[in-house]
Amino acid sequence: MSDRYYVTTPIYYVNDSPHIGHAYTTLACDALARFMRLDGREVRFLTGTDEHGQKVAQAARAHGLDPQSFTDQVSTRFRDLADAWKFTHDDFIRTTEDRHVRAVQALWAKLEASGDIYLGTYAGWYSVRDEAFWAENEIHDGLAPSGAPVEWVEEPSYFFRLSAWAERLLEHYRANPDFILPEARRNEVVRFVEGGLHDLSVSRTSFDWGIPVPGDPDHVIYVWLDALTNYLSAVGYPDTAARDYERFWPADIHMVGKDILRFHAVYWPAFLMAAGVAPPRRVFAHGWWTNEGQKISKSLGNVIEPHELVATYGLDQVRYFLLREVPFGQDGDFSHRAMVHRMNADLANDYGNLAQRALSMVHKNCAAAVPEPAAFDAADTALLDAAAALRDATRAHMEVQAFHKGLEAIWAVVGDANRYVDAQAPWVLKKSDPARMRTVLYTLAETVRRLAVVTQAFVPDASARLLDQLAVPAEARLLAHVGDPAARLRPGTPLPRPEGVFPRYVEDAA
RNA sequence: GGCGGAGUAGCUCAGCGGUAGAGCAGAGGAAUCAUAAUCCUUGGGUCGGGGGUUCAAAUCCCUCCUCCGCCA
Repeated sequence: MSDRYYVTTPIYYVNDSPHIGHAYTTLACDALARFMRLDGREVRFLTGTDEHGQKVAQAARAHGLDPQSFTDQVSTRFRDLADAWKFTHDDFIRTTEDRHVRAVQALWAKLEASGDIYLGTYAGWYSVRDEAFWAENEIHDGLAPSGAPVEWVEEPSYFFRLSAWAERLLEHYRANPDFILPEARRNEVVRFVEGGLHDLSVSRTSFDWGIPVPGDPDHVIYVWLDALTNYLSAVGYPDTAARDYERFWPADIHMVGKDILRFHAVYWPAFLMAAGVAPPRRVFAHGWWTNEGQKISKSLGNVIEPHELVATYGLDQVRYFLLREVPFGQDGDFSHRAMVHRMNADLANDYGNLAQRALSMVHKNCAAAVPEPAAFDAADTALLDAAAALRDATRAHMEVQAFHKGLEAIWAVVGDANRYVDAQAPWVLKKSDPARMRTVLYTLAETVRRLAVVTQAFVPDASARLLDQLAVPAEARLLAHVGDPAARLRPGTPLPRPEGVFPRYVEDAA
């Protein structure tokens, strides 16, 4: 395991309005990034915006702006989303930045030099709305499968020799079984490539809002070659001796929605191999959300707005729900009922209330300080050990993006702790055996400390508040401190009055 | 149309050759430290239908039905 971790979101198309899909993808990356940092790794977490293309140019014109001013404006919506959700990206790249333009042109030059790019003629149906070419047999009644209008386009175009890479791609999939996850998606991609690949048109002459082809400025580099390269631009490519490049490339994971898996798992590694650059270690395709059982679409008007979601339920609550509700990789359904159930049952009742009941008893019965434990018995040790084991358990799950399993493992210990409280009944010990009560309460407080450390990647704000309530110093909140004897709560440490960190959601009595 | 995945308790799903499981919901009870939170007890469901292999099949094979995904 490397001590570094490079995780990327796709760059988001500036013409889109940020919606739950964008938030979800970035959230998954954020949880990974936070977790890896907790685990002591040096993390680079990249997100950004995709700003070129004919549609953007048209939208800019419609707003009476030049494309650059327009994208300057709309790309902020994605920064705002990232701020509102407190994402911890280290870099935000835009495809209109110089560093990106340089990288794309350099990559192009490499591909040209290796003979993987040639000039030909593109003739076919093109849809501006989809930014895609469609085959003759895909066009029905003059419309693309998406329903978008198409136009006949015939123009000189550079092509990438993708057809020559099928066998090497398959070899790469074979040699790296975890390159594409989940497995079902991997199989789809493998079958797709086994079916043979066509060369890919990678330049256009009919518009100019893009990166010019080096040495042939009539051509603009086509959208995917441009966009995908952002992952490389952000770490300094083409300067392969750059500190960031050396440290972070190849990326550990490109997180993508299932709709753009092919570009990331087929085109991108082919581009990279052709250019002599190592492919990323993994492409993970996650699923989509439906809203109350309904497919989400603009025309249905049931788009889930990320800011509203957080305003209604709270950021940690939404994070928890999205990461816990569904096995990561599969589609999921967002419903008010399920959301409220998760936040109340798992967060408020199980975890929040566990912390609250434990810390309240400490506060009232131990002079508002960490109690001095006597010898631990088997029950105490079992609970403490179960909590300590969460470091390895969550690490194993996060290594394969199984957020739901990580959370499940943590909540199993939350359950253990609640059972422990009832079995030990410290409120009874208070009269019968105060020394034993202090041991029990110490065990509980220490368990909450361990839980709060491991939940930081998932519910960061609440976890931080719990650790504050336990007076855990900022520098002692790493995964390494979970079972570290030296990091245990120190008896006598004064503690603030505990406060609930997960309010329950109460329906309006409307 | 081709390929693949899935159909198991009211719901979401795990199990994938050896007497049917978890969480949630529902029912009953205990406790009262705590955000009326917690804990305990309670699961006879033809494991989609039919056929076959086997001492033994949710679990392997065949076939049919339904749903989903990728490709055409």
